[in-house]
Amino acid sequence: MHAKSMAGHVIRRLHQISTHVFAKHMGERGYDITPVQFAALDAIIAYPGIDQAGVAARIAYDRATIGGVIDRLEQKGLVQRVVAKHDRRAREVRATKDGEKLFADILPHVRALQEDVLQG
Amino acid sequence: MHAKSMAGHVIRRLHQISTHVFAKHMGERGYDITPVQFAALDAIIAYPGIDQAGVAARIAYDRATIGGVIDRLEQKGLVQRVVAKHDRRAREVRATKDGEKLFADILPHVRALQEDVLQG
DNA sequence: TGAAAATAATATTTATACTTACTAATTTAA
DNA sequence: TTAAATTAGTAAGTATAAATATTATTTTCA
Repeated sequence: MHAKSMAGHVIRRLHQISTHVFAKHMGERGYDITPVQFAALDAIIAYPGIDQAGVAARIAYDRATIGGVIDRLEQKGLVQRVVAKHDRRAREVRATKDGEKLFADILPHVRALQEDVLQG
Repeated sequence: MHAKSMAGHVIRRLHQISTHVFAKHMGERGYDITPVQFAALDAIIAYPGIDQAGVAARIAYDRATIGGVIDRLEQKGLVQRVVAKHDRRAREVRATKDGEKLFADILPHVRALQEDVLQG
């Protein structure tokens, strides 16, 4: 049995195809957002004021990775970070108007994409 | 519908769990190899003298990523690279004795792992 | 044959992804 | 109540993963 036929390999290929289809779809429509950034934005919009650890737990990432993802969302002006009053270690994250607009714009595309991904 | 329930997210989680199970299993047994390095080593052993582009095509990666993977396999002394006589652009890659031994040692573990991964 | 196209590998840049270590702040418990 | 444990975020290091550009070489074709 070669690696090709192994579960891990098949799963990796699926993941590869899935992210590629997402990137292609978004790129063609002029949206600059990755699957992980979309997932994080989704969690932030669903729970305004959630902290980074909360986002990480919600979409199953470690804190370090989410820190970078939110850095990039902030650089694009899609979210804002504010030190939490009740706990100065934490940063409350909220979507900006631009972030909410982008999310609303791409949500239908992402939904339509489900079929494409499952096709692959 | 939230990102959580989307195909891409589920696939990403699967991939995450699969690589985690692999890393944990290998780490516990004292083997220093990642899933991708294993897949590359498998292709190299199956096709001794294959070039990097061949490895990339065989396990569905781009050449740039495979270059790094083979760098690390070479650093660990598991494979060797030689400039191909028939085409000086290409590097023929072969497993060393250590590479063959490691592959033979871990193959049964990887096979056993299939069940664990599918469990997750 | 000799210029153009194609190919193999590398380098650079961007984005995940995880581990370990660190700092700052908060909670817990003796 | 204060020392110990925990928690939030960041930093550094390693490993994918892909896009783009560059270099060296080979192939093709006019």
